[in-house]
Amino acid sequence: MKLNSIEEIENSNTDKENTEEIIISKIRQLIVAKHLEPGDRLPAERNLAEKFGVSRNQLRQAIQKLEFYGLVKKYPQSGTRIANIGVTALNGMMSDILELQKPDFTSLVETRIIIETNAVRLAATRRTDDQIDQIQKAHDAYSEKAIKGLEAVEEDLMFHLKLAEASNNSVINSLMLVITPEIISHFVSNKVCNKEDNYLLIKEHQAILDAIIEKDADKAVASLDNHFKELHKYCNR
Amino acid sequence: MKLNSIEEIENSNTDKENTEEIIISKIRQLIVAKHLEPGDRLPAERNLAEKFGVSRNQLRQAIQKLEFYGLVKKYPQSGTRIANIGVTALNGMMSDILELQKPDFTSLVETRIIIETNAVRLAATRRTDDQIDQIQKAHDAYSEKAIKGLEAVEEDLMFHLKLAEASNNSVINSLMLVITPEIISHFVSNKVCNKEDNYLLIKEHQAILDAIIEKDADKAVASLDNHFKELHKYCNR
DNA sequence: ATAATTAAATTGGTCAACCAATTTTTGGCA
DNA sequence: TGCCAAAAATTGGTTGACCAATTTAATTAT
Repeated sequence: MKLNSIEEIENSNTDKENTEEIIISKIRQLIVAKHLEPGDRLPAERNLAEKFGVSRNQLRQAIQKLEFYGLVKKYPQSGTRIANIGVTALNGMMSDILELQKPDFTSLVETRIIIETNAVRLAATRRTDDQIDQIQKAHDAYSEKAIKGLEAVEEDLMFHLKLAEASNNSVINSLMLVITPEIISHFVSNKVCNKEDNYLLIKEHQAILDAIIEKDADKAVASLDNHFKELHKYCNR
Repeated sequence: MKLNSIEEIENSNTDKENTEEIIISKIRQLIVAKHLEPGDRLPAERNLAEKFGVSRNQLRQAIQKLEFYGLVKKYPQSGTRIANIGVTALNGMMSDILELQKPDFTSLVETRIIIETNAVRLAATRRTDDQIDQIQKAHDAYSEKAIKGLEAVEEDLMFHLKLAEASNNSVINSLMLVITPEIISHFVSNKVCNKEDNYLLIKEHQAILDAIIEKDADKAVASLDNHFKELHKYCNR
C-alpha cells in the first residue's frame, strides 16, 4: 500500500490491532474466570503467550496497553498484577469508547458544557495563584493571536484546559483533556469559528478569568454560560 | 527488592519511567524545533534512538505512549506521523500527560455526582417508556436482594447505569459506565455499605424513579441529592 | 522439627538480528 | 528530456536469546 496523501492513510486498520483486542479480551476473560482481584498476579507472559497461541511480543504489547489503561501494573522481575483502575484507564477507555460509539456531537457538546461549568465553579473557589497565572498566560496567548485575526483554536483549547486544571479535580481535568480536543477538532474541520467574533470571545474569556480571580463562583459560571451561548446555537441547529 | 505485600509494591518508581519521560520531552522539543505539523513524519526510530542516546526499544515504548494518547500515529512500514492536532495543543497535552495525577477518590466521587445529577436531570425530560421499564426492572432486582438483607452492589450499579442510559446522552452514558464501577468497587472493598440502610436506599431509588416517571426534573435531582447525602458524608470524612 | 541459607527456577526487561512492506534512488528506455 | 520499472535503502514490526532481579524450592545447620 502506497501512501501519498494523509487522506489515504487514515484508514489502515491492520489485523495487528485486531489481534491485540483478542488478546486483551482473553485476558479479561481469564481475570473473570479465575476471580482475580486487585493485587493478584497475572500468569507469566510466556505462559499466557503459549496459552493464547501468540508470540510473547504480541502479548506484551497487549499487556502494555492494559497498563496504559491502568488495569494492570507490571513489577519488573516479579510479575504483572491487577491494579486499581485509575485516571489513565479513564483516559484510555474514553478514547476507545468515543471512537467505538461515535458519539453524536450534540452529546459531546452537552457533556462538555456540564463538565466545564462545574470545573469553573470549583476553580473559582479552589484555584491557586499559580493556576491563575497559567490561565492568564493561556489567555494572553489566545488574545495575541485573536487580535491579529489569526486562528487561535489551539490557544482556545489550552485556555479551557487550564480552567479545568484549576478545578483541582483530577478526574474532571482528565475528562476535559479527552473531550475538549474532540470538540475543537470538529470545529476546526468545519470552520465554525470566524474571526469577527474574536474580540467578543476575548472579552468572554476575560470575564471568566476575572470571576475566578475574584473567587466568585456564580459569576464565573454565568460568564461561562454566556461564552457557551454561541456553542449552544451551533449545537441545536 | 523483595515484594511481600502490596503496600511495599506501590511505589517502585523505576528510572525506566523517568527515561521514558525524558524521551517524550526530547521528542516534543524536536517537534517544536523542526516545526513539524500534523501529518509530518517523525524521524525514523533508529535515528531518534541514536540521536537521544537510548536503545531503540526504549524509544519505541515512548512513541507507543504518544500513540496511545493520540498525539502520534504509526504507519507500519512507512513511518510515524504527527496526529491531526496542532502543535500548541500537542505541546500542552504532552506536559499534561507527563504529570497525570492518580485520581483521588474525592475527585472521583465529586465528578460522579456532577455527571449523574445532570444525567438524571436529562433523563427526567428525555426518558422513553422503554427506558422507564428498564430502570424499573433494575430497581426491582435491587429491591429483591436488599429486602433479603443480601449485598446488592451489582444491582445498585445497574440501577444507576440505567439512569444514565435514560439521559439519552451517549457521552454521559459512557462516562458513567467508566466512573461508577470504580466507585462501587471502592465501596465494596471497604465494606462501606451496611445492610441496615437497605430499606432506606430502596425508598431513595424509588423516589428518583418516580420523579423521572413524572418527568419532574427538579424533583429527580433533589431525590438524587438526597441519595448522595451518605456518599457525601463518607467522602468528606 | 524448624529456621536460616543457598541454589534453582521464574519473571519482566533488554538487545541485536531479521522480516516484510514502503519509500527512495537508480538506470534504462522512448 | 521525461517517464517508468527495477533495485537499493529505509521503515516499523517481529523474533528469539539473553540479563538481572525476584521468587520458589531445596538443603543444611541448629
